[in-house]
Amino acid sequence: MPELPEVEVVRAGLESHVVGRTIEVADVRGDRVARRHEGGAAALARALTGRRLCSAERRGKFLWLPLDDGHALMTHLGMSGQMLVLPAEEPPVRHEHARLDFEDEGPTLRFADQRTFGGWSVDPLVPDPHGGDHPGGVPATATHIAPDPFETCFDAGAVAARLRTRRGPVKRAILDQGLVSGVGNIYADEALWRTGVHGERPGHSLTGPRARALLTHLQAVMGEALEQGGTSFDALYVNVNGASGYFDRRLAVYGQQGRPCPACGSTVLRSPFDGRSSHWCPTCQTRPRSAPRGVAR
DNA sequence: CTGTACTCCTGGTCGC
DNA sequence: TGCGACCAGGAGTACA
Repeated sequence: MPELPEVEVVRAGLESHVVGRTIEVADVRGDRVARRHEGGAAALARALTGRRLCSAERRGKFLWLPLDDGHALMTHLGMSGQMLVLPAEEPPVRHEHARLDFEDEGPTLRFADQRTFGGWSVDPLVPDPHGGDHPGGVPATATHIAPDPFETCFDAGAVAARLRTRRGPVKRAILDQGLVSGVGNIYADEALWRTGVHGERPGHSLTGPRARALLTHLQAVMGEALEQGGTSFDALYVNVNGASGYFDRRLAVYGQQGRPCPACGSTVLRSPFDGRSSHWCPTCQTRPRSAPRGVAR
């Protein structure tokens, strides 16, 4: 499941393999992949045909390729989306929903997505409301997305302060892409563990330094993951399997239920959270005094 | 404004 | 061996 580090690997791959090239043919198969695009698949293909890809930009898990007409090809990988650079003669891969062929006859770009939570659209670029690192603007559909911890405009003090006004669980707050973007279930659990904070603690129960530490750990764990993911490329193949990859063996708690906590040796637990799972150490991360949910099994 | 429930989707796994 | 139930979960949407 691609989170910020995995999406950044994809962005860098697109930057080196498709930026600067002009689309000759856009093939969009099915309206599902284009469901965020006004007019559906046919309109999306028309909006891409003949356009040049000017750069590859990212905010959190949102990825976009500005075009030469004031719009951008906006993408989200969802749970299982892959952007693959493949030779033109390569047959469609499984779950391939869209394909770009370029005027230079070089390698093609394919979008494959097993679970179809991801998608493509062409959106107008508008000024960045967060005053961030995107002088060319951001897609109109992403203006509600907060800067991620790697952006120069990321204001850790302000985000920590907002975190401390939330009455809900702190994990839900750091998964809120409108507060801080790029964080998914894996890195949320890892950062909470590193901070020694249980995800069900209310945001407002964190001290200022603790909230700041959580943001620092978020950036650190995603930065380390990015270093591990940087090698999953080769010239013609963009590997975008965020669930695997080299960082897996570094995970302290995510998916490690039943195994010893790397810090204290206690058994790592998994418990339901928001219809999903949280992974945590019962010694390093104490639950709030009055847990809003049932005890872990 | 904050918070919560629901929805979309496919493939792998598990229990019977 | 088959089959149904369940699980993985990002983010938009509706609604309180």
